[in-house]
Amino acid sequence: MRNSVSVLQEHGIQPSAQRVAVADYVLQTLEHPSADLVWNRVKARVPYISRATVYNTLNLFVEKGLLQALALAEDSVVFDPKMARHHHFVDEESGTIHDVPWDKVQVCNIESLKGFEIHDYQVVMRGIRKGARRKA
Amino acid sequence: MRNSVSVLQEHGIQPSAQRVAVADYVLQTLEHPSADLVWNRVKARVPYISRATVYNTLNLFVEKGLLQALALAEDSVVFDPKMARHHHFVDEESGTIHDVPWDKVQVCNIESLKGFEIHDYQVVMRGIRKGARRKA
DNA sequence: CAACTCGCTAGACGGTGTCCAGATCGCGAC
DNA sequence: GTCGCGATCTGGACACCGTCTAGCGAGTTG
Repeated sequence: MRNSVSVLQEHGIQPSAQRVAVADYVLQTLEHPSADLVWNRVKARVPYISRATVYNTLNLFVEKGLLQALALAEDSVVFDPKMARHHHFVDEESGTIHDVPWDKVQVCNIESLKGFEIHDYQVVMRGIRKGARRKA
Repeated sequence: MRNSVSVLQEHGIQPSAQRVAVADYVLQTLEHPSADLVWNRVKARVPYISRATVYNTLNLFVEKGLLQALALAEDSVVFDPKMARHHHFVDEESGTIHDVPWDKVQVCNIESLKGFEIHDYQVVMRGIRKGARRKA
């Protein structure tokens, strides 16, 4: 993992202790955490951090292009540090979200859609992860 | 969608006055309303309906296959009476959601994904609607 | 009529996300 | 060092979304 401090500075963010603590966790996680989960994970290492700071920090990271905010689950927004284009699979049983590499699925004819200026798109899949239990 | 009463009955739902009032609006709308918007729309015609009833009714409709619940916007779940497969375009300025016909866009190789049992999928696009001189 | 079922109502409740006033921190100037 | 100031953090209040529950009323059955 790269030094969180320099990553923040490269994006024009003052690297305070709280921001670095949030970055250390959220920039390398794969678990697509909600804001409150981020709070809990960070509190384990920095117990004095407040909820409002975590929310503010996450919004700042999204604004500065360090994170994506995803509205896939019904209950809450989750965060994804993978900024390269990719798709998402949502496990309907557990709610777990998995990244699907961009080149595993192709989307065709999307350029020919009239009347829409498309800035971004992705395929959202829902179903059940196979082998999630029996295979380690 | 003229006779809401028969539609409800065909899906095994007792057609109470409140349920018919909700159905009359939500089964023919294109505006992808949130639950609270449904409440306001229906209240305009049936002022005595309660919020809990609208929420219960919407969930019942989803359960019985009359509606889809979509988690596309960041703030709340919205409902869509179009049950045929289709894609969605989200206007980043207004938050408006537009349906995109299934055959306008093709998704390839999705069947060959290993490790996932895919029950459903769609393409979610974000951008700006062209030629829409909005500001409702 | 009583007892039962079903749907509706109003309000309480828990969770998520934002906002605000005040405290604190970091840092340059003196 | 310490003064001052803007940036940051804190804890709590707040608003909103969605669910739950107790109670009420209408219809049905015996």
